[in-house]
Amino acid sequence: MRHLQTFRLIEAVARAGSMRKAAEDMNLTASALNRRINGFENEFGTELFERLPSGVRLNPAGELLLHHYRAMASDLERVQGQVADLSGERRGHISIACSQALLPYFLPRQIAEYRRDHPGVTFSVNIRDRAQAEQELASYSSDLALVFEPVYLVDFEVIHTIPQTVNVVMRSDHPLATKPEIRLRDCLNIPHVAPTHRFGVRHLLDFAARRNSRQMSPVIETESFELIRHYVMHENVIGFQIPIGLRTEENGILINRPISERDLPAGSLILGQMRGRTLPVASARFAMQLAHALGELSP
Amino acid sequence: MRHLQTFRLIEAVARAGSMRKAAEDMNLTASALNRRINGFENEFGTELFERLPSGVRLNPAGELLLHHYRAMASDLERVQGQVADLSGERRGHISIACSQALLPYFLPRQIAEYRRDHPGVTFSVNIRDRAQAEQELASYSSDLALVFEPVYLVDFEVIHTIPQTVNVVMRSDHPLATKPEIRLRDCLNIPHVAPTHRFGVRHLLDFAARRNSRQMSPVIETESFELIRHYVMHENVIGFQIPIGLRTEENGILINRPISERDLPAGSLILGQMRGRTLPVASARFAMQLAHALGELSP
DNA sequence: CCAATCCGTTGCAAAAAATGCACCACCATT
DNA sequence: AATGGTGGTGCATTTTTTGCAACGGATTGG
Repeated sequence: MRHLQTFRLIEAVARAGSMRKAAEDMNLTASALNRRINGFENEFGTELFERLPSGVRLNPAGELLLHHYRAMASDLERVQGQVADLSGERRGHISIACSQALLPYFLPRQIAEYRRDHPGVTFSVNIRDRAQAEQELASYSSDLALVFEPVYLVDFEVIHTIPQTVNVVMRSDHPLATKPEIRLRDCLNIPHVAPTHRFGVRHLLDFAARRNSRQMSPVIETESFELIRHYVMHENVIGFQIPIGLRTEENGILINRPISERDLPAGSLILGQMRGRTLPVASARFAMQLAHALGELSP
Repeated sequence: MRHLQTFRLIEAVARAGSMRKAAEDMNLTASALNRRINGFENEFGTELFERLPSGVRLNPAGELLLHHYRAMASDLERVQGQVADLSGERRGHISIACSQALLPYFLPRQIAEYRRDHPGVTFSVNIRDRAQAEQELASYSSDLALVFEPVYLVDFEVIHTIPQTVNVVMRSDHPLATKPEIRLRDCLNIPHVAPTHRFGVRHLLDFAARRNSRQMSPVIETESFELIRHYVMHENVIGFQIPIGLRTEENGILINRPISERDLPAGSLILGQMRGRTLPVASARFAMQLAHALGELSP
């Protein structure tokens, strides 16, 4: 949409922090860009940027305007989706911010199922931790967020939520494998691999340990749950993950057992969107499918 | 805002029903306008208008896009208002759709009070009946609606509501003037002047009369409550109006008495806005003042 | 039934707007 | 003092938009 070009330029300048850099990014001369910005500021009635010796930075008016632009661009996309729907073709793009646990099994299956019915729809799947996910929604970079134990819930509108008990993952020949349920103290007393503090699973573990005057002491601390899953197969240690990130059938050498809810309350896996936003048709439909699938998971 | 020009043209074409007429309205050649429309349709990916031999008409896609434009333009105004607020000056424009009863006393006083504190704010006051008011909000032509007994409530978000008993207005020497409260049958048995069916007052009266197997038989039926108020001073008949459209002090020859609630339930005077819309600062503030004033009126 | 009229659309030249280039003034760091 | 960065400006050039005139088709009025 060409009439939004000026806004795109403003956004680029805000991102780059400098007109010259932004000009390069947008394949323009600095002079042309500068005049467009000045022209728009003049038309709009206010400056949008603070001019610093080191470059420019959005002022509050600019922040306001940029937010307007993002909301508007998102709404225009929604309209385009609706129009595409009118003409029969089911097109669109769905952008999701999600926790790692959703990547191996849940999301691939859900996306495949959706695309079976709507092959014209494309997806962006972005890994975001629980703090980033909300910002992602607020800046309209993602339509949906599916995260475990999100931090702030200001602009976050919950569509669906299910409880998820933290599970221990280990090799089937691990001593703890015989128990149907595992106590927290057992985990803390033996070598364990854990995610870093950014993650909801770790947050719950830390909280529960502290309540028992203990603390986690992982032999490996990592941002990758994939690494955890694979590492416990090499060394006979335990790892942690929520059920949705694990295969339900126990056919391999990797097994999982829930941590007793007496020690560790279940966390929440939450599907949400930007508060008050009307989602594009495709995203709204996919959100409903996800909500339904989550509902099946914990009846 | 120059980047919205194309949308303004689209709107003009939709309104005029013909490119040539729209071109004249917008001070353009038909050819230039035509090419802009075609260009945009091409860029947007779909036609927006049906081409008929007699001119053009919006197709569903066009309707959708036009609605997007209106919402967006309204949001941009809101942003401009906020920006103006940032720089200290309190500017803005407030547009209200209201019932006639608000015109003589209530609204003038409220607007004057508001403008005393915010002289930079201007107003549009449009008389709309209860059916039109909601459309007015939906097309972003008005920020607020203050109407008696509105019809449809789909896109209507209620901000505040107060009950209003229908009153009889008459000269102080009218036979009924001695009673503190008036029964409906008394009204129907004597000559009366009434508003047309479009108005909430009449709707309530008709409904109540029908319930008693009676019907209204006005000697004058009019769309103007002002005429009603003035006519009853010339001929000794009764008229109808809600309290907010009447002076509370009974110093003149015109007096008013409520109709018994046994015969006629009180109607609702409702202050509302477009559902889900974020109002410009000035409008939101004025809405709060109105809500407060209405609250004082019926404690 | 034909002429007049109105419709959207198109070719082409003129007008207007946006852009690129070279350059300025300014500031911070070297 | 020199260098490298910033935003801003005058001017020629390119790109885009516009106005004029004309065309083909459909409706309307006599």
